[in-house]
Amino acid sequence: MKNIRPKLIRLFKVGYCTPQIARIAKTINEPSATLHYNIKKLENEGAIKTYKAVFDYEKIDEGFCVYLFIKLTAKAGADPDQIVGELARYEKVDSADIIAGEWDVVLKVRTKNQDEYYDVLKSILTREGIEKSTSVISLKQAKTEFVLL
Amino acid sequence: MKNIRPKLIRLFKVGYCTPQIARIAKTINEPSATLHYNIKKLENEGAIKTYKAVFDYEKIDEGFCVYLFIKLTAKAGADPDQIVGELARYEKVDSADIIAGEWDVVLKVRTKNQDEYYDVLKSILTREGIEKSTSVISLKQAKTEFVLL
DNA sequence: TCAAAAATTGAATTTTATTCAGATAGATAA
DNA sequence: TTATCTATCTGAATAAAATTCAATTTTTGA
Repeated sequence: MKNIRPKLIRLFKVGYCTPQIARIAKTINEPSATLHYNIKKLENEGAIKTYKAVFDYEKIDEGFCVYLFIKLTAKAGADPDQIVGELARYEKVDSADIIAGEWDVVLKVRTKNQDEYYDVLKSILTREGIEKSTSVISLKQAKTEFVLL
Repeated sequence: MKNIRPKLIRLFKVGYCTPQIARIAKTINEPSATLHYNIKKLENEGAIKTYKAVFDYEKIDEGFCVYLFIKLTAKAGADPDQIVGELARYEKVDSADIIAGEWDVVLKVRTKNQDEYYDVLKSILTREGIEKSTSVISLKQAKTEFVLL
């Protein structure tokens, strides 16, 4: 057994998919060549970043989802963009935003369970530049990435 | 001019894409038939919900992104699942979660600008079952849907 | 240890994306 | 208005890719 599954999941999380022109052609009743032209245009403009899969995260061992709010230390020379850029690179971080208001950053973190979340949280909170945080657990997801669940 | 662009965007937000087996085959050096078998298995298990596009939201007129926190009215007979299910169906709602803590629901909303967001907010807040809300604006996005920006 | 089920694979087939050149529509400027 | 340029559209040919299938190997469970 080659256990290709985890490799597929890793690739599909960020890309390795492509438009189904023939299916779109049937759906909106336009010629494939016309759709091809318009799709390439969207890609070349940079309007489309990638094509990827959306998962039932329970089924790929990422059923535990938390919104992690972070307050950065106000310190001369510290660059919030850089810190968030680094946090965004964590494998288990689904999304990373700099936000207005009481907190500076919100991360959406997906892990298998609470234990695994605690590991991620520890590794984030022990970094330089982080003052405090609060974790808001998602109890139920009705929609993600524009896809109804 | 047929203006196919908005139709493409609408379709690509939820699906109409498919795996690039040939590219994956080259990347991880496995036979296409083997990958095909493993991918179909993931799909049949329901582990993969759909294949879709990720956008540069600025470029498709959805550059304004807000996390909208909602507190539901505590009322006998009111079903949070149903309310959230309905909110999730809004076109401009990217994600919808029921959460633990001070607030009951968080929506990620993407609109063209603040004016358009205000329209969405009004239409949500005038619904039954909503007690109060707070809007947290995303100032900068470093990652969405596991895709670095 | 052995039978059944699951997973792998090369080759054939079917389907799909891509290319391209001609046509059409839209925009621009005189 | 009309001429000219550019962008968009499209059918048909080509190239590339997904899918199927039957044979093989591996894994599972009794």
